[in-house]
Amino acid sequence: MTSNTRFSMAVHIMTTLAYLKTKQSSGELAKTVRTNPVVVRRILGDLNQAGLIHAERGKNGGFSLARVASAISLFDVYRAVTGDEELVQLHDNPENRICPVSCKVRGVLLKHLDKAQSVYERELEKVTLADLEKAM
Amino acid sequence: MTSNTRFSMAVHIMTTLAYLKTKQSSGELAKTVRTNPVVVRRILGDLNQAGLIHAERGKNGGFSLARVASAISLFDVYRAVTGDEELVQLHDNPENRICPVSCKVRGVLLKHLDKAQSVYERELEKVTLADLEKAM
DNA sequence: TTTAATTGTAACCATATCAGTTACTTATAC
DNA sequence: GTATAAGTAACTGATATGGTTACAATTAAA
Repeated sequence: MTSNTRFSMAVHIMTTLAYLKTKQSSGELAKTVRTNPVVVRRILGDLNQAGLIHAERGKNGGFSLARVASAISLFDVYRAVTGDEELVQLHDNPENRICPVSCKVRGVLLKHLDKAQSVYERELEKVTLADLEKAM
Repeated sequence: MTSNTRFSMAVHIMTTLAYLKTKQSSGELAKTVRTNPVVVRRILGDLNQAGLIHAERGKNGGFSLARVASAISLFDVYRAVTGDEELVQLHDNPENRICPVSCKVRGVLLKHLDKAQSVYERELEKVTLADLEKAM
């Protein structure tokens, strides 16, 4: 993949906030993730929009968790940074009208993929930032 | 998306083979998927290497299922076209040695993602090409 | 034995996405 | 007022992808 590593960065960032417990700037967080502060702020922007963190602007600004670590799951973080995107995408070539498989396979496959995606998400829901923080 | 649609194309192709039951050329398959024969042959190459189909070269050549449809699962197809790649990738920035979170979060997160990936795969394993074919 | 059809590949292209970077605006504490 | 930090837009380079063209290798059939 041109793989999407924003989720794992987001988890890293959130775990750091849970572990240190004090307000952190994007520059400080960028050092632990070893990337650019702007990259961190972009991810924090998604997390903020999802209500998972609290962002303070201006001098002495920074970021902190909006809820206790035990009330934020990996699924919360996942949804915040990936939006509605599915783990596995369907191809979107137009149907071939004279082929019944072409016409129906998308819908049927989608149903099964949705089920699999759902069990994946339920699994992420079981893990909280408190679990990760305890393992540090 | 630059997203990987090879899996859904592969499922489409395999379901067509299950449905029509007769040998199909890459050109014929390409019409139902509405793409280029070379794209289809690339995917069929993976499926062939995984032993899921039988490829015949030369005049009157083509592709057919290597096993009965009820013995090929969505997981078989998934593994054939995606190799070992995980659904969600970890970022690979180097650790920050003085930060305990940076040093440990990857391993802990990986453990949970592997578990989630596993339940996803078990879900795909429950569905066979026979199930899809029956729904056409 | 020739011809036509078909797989198997290599090479290339256009497009899309992503992480990273620079630079600037806005907001806030001191 | 000044310094600090978030927010954001714009650009870049790297990488992956689907699609395309071209051609070699293989095989059935004429």
